[in-house]
Amino acid sequence: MRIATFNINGVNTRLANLLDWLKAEAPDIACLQELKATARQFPEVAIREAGYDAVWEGEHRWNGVAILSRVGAPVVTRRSLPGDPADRQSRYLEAAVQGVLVGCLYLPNGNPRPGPKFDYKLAWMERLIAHAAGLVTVDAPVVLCGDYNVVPTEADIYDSRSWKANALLQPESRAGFARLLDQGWTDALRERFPEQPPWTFWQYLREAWARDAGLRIDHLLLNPRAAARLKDAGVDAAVRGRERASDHAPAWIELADTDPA
DNA sequence: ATGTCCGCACATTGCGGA
Repeated sequence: MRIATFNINGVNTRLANLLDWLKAEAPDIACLQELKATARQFPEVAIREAGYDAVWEGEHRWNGVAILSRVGAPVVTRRSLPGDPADRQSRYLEAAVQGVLVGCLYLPNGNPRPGPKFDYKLAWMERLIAHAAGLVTVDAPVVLCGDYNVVPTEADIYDSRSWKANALLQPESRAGFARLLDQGWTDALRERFPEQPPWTFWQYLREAWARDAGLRIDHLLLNPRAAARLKDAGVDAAVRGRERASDHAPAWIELADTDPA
């Protein structure tokens, strides 16, 4: 089973890119972030015609997350992250598909820093850590994937000099991600490429794609039951080079159908 | 500080968010 995560940066703006990728790579499950569409604007019909059932959580202009599946309709288990009923931003969606629990998340960017946006990012991370503590021990495969907006280590960015003040690299952001891993989650791309993990994001500015000036901020975290099934992981980087591409590329894992004996 | 991209609104440019 292949599970992918893709910050689409506008599901309607990039619909042709999305459909091309779904057709070419045919992930069994695809988590999308930054839909930038209300629930009504979500392109349900085009996605169904591409062979996918979908569940989604929309929002006007910003954020928005979806889970697509071509191996059975996702059964929603959560539509928001617990811990703050006043938080109306659509950044978390969780569903069961084919015996796998999938959490699709869009962690706040947090810029500019310092300020309320960075505070919100850290508060959101705390809520994620609290919720993930309950998921890591689930006696079934759990995959927490999405745009974490965190560059975990210096190996996860082309050159950090011009990013020093950015919320994606701050010690607090990295500490939060490390605390998640300490719960027992496996960072799949890091596991697959321990020396040099691939980038998942190239900003639009300064010809970052052409220079391969990338960052790794999209992550697939696996609980022990999912990690035991990990066969492969990668990034569909070529997607970033297409016309009118998202600034992110899809990242994916391949899980064995059953636990190893 | 800058750069790029996009959709929306006090709309035919400016702005926020990334």
